[in-house]
Amino acid sequence: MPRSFLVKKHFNASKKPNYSELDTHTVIISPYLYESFPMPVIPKPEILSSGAYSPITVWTSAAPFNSPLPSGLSPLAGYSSPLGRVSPPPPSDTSSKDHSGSESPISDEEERLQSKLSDPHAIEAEKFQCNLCNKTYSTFSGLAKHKQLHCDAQSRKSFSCKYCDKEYVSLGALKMHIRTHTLPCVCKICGKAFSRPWLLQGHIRTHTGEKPFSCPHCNRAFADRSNLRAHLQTHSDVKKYQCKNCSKTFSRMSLLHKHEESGCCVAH
DNA sequence: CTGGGGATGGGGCCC
DNA sequence: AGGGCCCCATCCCCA
Repeated sequence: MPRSFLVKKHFNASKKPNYSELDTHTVIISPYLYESFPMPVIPKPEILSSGAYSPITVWTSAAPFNSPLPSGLSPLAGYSSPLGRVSPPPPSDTSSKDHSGSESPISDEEERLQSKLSDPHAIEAEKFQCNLCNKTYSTFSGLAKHKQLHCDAQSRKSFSCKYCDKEYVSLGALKMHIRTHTLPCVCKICGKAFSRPWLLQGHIRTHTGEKPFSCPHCNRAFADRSNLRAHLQTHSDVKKYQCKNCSKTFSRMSLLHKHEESGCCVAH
């Protein structure tokens, strides 16, 4: 399972925003970063060729993406992972699947009629209004049914990337993802492109040799905090990742995976 | 083969 | 809304 746990996979009502809204601009790290690291002239790399940065149309339809989600309609609400992080809705989510398009067997008018027939208070003036489409209903149950079957389901937007098949529950997440395709942050030294400025900053450290993260135990320095964290595990008697079968612990998840794949589970 | 370091990707959170 | 940072994860390489 990749880390893209916000990726929606099974919603069918994908909508795609106006790509012009998502246009990103190439980011060049300020030249002062290179002043202390003189480099010879670097030939223009392939990735910087005009072809590599030719405009690409990403979105396929002009859905009204500038309209925010209705208040109180958080696509992420209710999906919390064991780690306390937000997780995607389960693939088996049928709420959108059951409601693709206008195939509902019950029309709005029928809904209202049924509400009136089944509710003695329906005779009163219609006073329950949908805050999404402004339709009014005489009973709360009628409104609730309408929202469950129509408006709420229709508001559950998904944001699709045209570069790949990924879909996201928010435009912000999609914008972030788009950067992984456009790679707007380019290293002036070697021409390598990155999706985000801080990734580029980390890469530049590989050129400058800067290692701002030091191990308090052995004073070994690292350019990346994550690598320091992994290194700290090597100082720990009890490693973070433990084999369920033999209880052997490992400093890295990848090492545990290797261990499991090597046949521990078979041997024990 | 195993363990560890280096480099990088990517989503979330906070400001 | 966007940038910066955090955290997790993965791949590659080497001793």
